[in-house]
Amino acid sequence: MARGKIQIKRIENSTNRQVTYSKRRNGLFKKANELTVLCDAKVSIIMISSTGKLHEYISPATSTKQLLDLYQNTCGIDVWSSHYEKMQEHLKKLKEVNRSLRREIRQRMGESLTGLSFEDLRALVEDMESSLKIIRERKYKMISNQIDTHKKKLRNVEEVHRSLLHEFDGYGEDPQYGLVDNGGDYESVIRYTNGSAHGILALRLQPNHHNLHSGAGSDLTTFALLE
Amino acid sequence: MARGKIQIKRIENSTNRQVTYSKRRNGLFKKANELTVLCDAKVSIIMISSTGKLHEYISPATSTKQLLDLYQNTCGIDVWSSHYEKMQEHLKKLKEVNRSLRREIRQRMGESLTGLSFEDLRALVEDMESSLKIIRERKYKMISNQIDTHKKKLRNVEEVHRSLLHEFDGYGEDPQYGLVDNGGDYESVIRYTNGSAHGILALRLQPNHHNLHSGAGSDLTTFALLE
DNA sequence: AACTATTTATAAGA
DNA sequence: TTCTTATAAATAGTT
Repeated sequence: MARGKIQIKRIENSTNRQVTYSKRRNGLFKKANELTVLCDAKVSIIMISSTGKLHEYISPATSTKQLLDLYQNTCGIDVWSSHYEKMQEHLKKLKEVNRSLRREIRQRMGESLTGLSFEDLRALVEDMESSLKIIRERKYKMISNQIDTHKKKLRNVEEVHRSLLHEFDGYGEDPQYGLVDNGGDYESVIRYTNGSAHGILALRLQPNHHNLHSGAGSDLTTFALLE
Repeated sequence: MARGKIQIKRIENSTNRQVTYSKRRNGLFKKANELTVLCDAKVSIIMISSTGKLHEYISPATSTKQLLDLYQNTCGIDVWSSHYEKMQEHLKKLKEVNRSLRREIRQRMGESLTGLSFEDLRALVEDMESSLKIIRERKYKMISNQIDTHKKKLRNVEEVHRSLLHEFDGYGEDPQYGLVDNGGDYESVIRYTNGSAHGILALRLQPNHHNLHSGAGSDLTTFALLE
């Protein structure tokens, strides 16, 4: 526009292009600012040069975000709402699913039963009965496994105890540690663990005060089985 | 910039302001386009006039969204991610809640029980037993209500039937419609409905073929009680 | 970055 | 709105 007209087409000389970019960018921003002031308008300019540099103009007392929100609302053109709306939809669906899951749980807890037909109730009861059966089975299996484990540990302790006594016997020492010392306790525990798992399961073995040298069973001093 | 210099300050005359806005907007967009072509840059201009009208320029082969994405990435300034990230977080939380709700239901259905302690199982069984009790009660209440209703309807039908027969009696007509005609059926039904609600509940009354003149009970011709 | 000849943009009027 | 045109502003090419 000065010292000769130019063609409006890409400037091939890179340096030249950069210089022109810089000059015209300033011109554009200046014009934008004049427009902003003269006409009381809001303007946002975002530009990226061929070298990837970013520059922006935003009219005073305005934020880019604010303007883009306006842009979206006014124009209806979606800028990011393809993502946004999908998310919103997803959110809505999840909430819905969530609500129905909660309702199902409440029903399984005996709440919110209004609205269920007799058939619904019947099916629910049937389902819950079979579920309960499975859970009970698992519970019983669990307790019986525990009991088995404890029985094995007990047997181990007994054995160690016996061999210990035997050792003492071999030495012919003062029998202040008698054979029947805690025998009764073990017996009663074994009877318990052989019985049904119903009723009060809280049984606590007395700590055995024998000072075991080392090794197997030494971790079993106090032992609680609580239901 | 012609026919006299102007001050860069808000144009108070509204018409004038509009005109200037329009002219300068075109100028700005033209400059932006030249910049785009000459310098191989990407430009987005969004502007809102004092009257709220929105105009935009976007360089060819570019979308506003694309440019704004770049803007966001390059500049680090977040344009919409305040919304976006909140949503994402919300989504994540909902998914988490969802997962745990599903797990709870699965456990209440006797699945996914690994990971539950004995105490958990015991509590679950106890909870389910009490829930089941409530639901059963509701079921029984529902069926007994239904039965009561049906009994009332039956009584009504019987009454109508009796009065009908009485009428016939009064006329001294041919007693081809005997008193004991369907009596047995009613009896059996009443016996059923008095009994427990267990077992096969599907009972179907035979349609009563008496042509009732009008009024009460006339809607009760066929009547099924299906479990 | 500064200069300046020239082109372009545009204010005011029609 | 659009056209006209005198003039202000922008800027291409040069230093």
